[in-house]
Amino acid sequence: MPKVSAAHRQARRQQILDAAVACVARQGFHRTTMQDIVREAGLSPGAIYGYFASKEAIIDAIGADRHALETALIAAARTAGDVPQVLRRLAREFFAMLRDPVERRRRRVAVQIWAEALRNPRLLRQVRGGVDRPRALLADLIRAGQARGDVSAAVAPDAAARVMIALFQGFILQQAWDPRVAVPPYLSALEAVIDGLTGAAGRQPARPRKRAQR
Amino acid sequence: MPKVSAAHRQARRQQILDAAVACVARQGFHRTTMQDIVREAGLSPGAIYGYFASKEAIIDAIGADRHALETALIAAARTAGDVPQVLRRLAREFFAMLRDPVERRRRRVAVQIWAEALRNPRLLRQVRGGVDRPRALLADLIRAGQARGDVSAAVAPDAAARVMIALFQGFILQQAWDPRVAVPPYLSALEAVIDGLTGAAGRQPARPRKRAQR
Amino acid sequence: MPKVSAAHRQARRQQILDAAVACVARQGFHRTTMQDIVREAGLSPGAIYGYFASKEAIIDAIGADRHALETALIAAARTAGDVPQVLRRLAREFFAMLRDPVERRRRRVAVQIWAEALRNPRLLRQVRGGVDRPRALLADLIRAGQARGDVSAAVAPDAAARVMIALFQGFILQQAWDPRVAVPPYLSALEAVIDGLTGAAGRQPARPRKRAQR
Amino acid sequence: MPKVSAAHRQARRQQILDAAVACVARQGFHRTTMQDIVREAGLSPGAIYGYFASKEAIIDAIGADRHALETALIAAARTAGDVPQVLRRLAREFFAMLRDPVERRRRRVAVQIWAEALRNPRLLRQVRGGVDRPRALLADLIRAGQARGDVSAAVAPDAAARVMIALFQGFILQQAWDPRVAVPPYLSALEAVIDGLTGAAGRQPARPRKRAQR
DNA sequence: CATGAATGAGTGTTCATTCAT
DNA sequence: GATGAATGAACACTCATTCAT
Repeated sequence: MPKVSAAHRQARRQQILDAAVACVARQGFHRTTMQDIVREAGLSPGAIYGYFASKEAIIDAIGADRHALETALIAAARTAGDVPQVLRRLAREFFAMLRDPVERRRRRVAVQIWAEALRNPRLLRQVRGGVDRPRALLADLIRAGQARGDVSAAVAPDAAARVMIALFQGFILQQAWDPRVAVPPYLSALEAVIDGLTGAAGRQPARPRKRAQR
Repeated sequence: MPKVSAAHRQARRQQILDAAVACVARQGFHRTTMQDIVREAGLSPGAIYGYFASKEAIIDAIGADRHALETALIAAARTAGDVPQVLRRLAREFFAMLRDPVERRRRRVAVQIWAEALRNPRLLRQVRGGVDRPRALLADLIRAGQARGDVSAAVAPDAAARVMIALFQGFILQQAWDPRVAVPPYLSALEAVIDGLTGAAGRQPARPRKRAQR
Repeated sequence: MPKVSAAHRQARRQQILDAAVACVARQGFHRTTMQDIVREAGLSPGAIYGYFASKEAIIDAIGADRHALETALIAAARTAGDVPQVLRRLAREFFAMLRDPVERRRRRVAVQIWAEALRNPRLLRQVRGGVDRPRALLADLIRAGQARGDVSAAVAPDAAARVMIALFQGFILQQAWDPRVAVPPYLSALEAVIDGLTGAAGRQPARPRKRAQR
Repeated sequence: MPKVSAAHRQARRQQILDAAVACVARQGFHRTTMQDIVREAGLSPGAIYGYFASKEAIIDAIGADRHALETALIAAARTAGDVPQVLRRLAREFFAMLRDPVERRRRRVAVQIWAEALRNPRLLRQVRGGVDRPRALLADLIRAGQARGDVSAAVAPDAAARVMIALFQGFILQQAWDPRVAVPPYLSALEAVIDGLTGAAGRQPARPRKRAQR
């Protein structure tokens, strides 16, 4: 097999990462052996090592890919409208993603990354970036809202941003542990939180939807 | 034939668990070897296996201990007063714990447990219990508040409880990744959330404290 | 198996080294796998690694042991008598060793070390020491002989010492390649060389012994 | 169907061998990977395997080339003159070669071959040939000298020949381990040896040259 | 009961070799 | 012929666990 196109290489790389993500979602990082990934990818050990220098490198790449995905999502977020509206839209968009089973699998991997980041400096950097970037963006949004009078001046923008992010993180954990946890009621409650944080409680009450919930 | 007293056995057991927790906080579950625990505990491999059947059993025990601790905390929570007050008090008590460095170390272990629970059914059961029990308690509290008129009827009790729990979980993650993340601003924002969730926004505005924040 | 005596540890270490030497004599360093050593020693991989940190460490230890042995031999060499006599006695003693089959096996390992030393700095240091120390000793001997008039002043002591050492090294190679190469005729020729080097040719002619030779 | 000329094939073959020799001189046989040779030769793995069936075959070819070179050298040696003169000329010619850095690199490879020959029957045959052929030639020379009265009858021709060869081998080792070892003093001492061996000590003393020596 | 040397299955990784293009 | 991505059998090494002392 002679020299192969960059597209093919990229596809192979993704094939390996997909296999690794599948294994990690199933078994966690450390219970996933290279043999598992080899099997899942339908390749040979040597082939894997042609694309990644080590198992560690695969873990890093999974982290980096996830980080890139999140960065892209945030960058794509439209920020038009008043602040509570924007936050609600962001929330809905994020939670809409969770319906995708592939994305659910990825979330399980994210939880593994969260734990692994405590020991892996490269992952830690990425994970911090995954918090700090959205936090800065949300804080800026809130500050702008305060300047326009959309948001109560009593709100500390950075802390409020952390709260928003924590609400996503916590939900991901809870749903990873129990897939029956439903999005809609949580989303409704989250909208009430947004109102509370922005001081919009009086003007735009959360509309609780009736749905199965655990 | 136990030649040593039950108290001695219990002390030894705790000594092993403490050593294991120290190692796991430092290195995670899978990078922690039995040798590490042996060294940290100042015992021998054989001694460890006299108290725990396997490394897995130690992990389970760490999870169970953590679970017991949380259950005790929740059981101890006084639920007198109106609902927003109770929630605020709960929040303050939980976050007060985070100042203790020992508790911070334990949180790092908790994050490891969260990831491990995705693969370990026994841990999963415990972790779910760690969510479901407080959730039920909080939901009951909210329902009672709604019955008394303390809390807006628009709030879905279970979802609101999940939100509260998520706010703790998210903070623990963020602080585990970056110890500079400060409690007070987050706590203030959290109180605003409580107001939003309970519909108390108009009555008792969050008082943001000025502090260093990251 | 609880704590074991230092003597037992030393014996185990030697058992492993002996096994390794047997394998290396048979297959060379790189064709010898840890499994081979494990099998030969009748131990388990883990046991080996309790005594040596790596395969490299075993190689180094073999080199160090050989070096220690040679150093001991040289230190034991009595230097009484006139220089040609001393050199002849040294030669006879060294070549007498070669009759021992265990020593022959060790020589094969020495040849492996000679090659490996070109790539392994620690072995190189040892191998150089194995040349430099005897060279210095022999050169001193020759210089003393020159002072006493035993040895021709025309001889360069260091170069003559190198020549003597080369004569051993070359014989070891030739006999390693062909075990039929006999010691006695070589030893006789070597004594003629000693006479040539020391300028003693006229006084004490080599007495060639009649023996099978190849 | 050879699409390329025999000359081209021969050149390619040599290119591969040169690359292999460079790698082996640097890293030894076993630390040299086919990838190393591929890189050094600027070819592809497939190309190499078009010329050599295996890595083993390359090693054999290196040994064979070295052997052919030595055979050619010996065949070219003029044997005119009396025996001590011929031996001195041979010695000078051999040692003159060692000044060439390319040849020094080849010597390092030779040491690798010496070790490898203990395990590789094909190399062993070549290496033995590399001893036996010169030994026979030198022994014949000495015998002829004895017939003519140039050489003392007390000398055993074969053993003396082995001694001569050992003197080359030992020097090659010593210089491979320490490139600072100088040729001229060694050559002078070697000439004294020749005199001793041939019984010419009285007639033609070695003229030690003053040179740096280690 | 405690010890810790020993076990051995399993890990991540390498590298000589092949073969589709 | 030449290419180089792919193969997969080994390899060095680890570590949870055991058990003779």
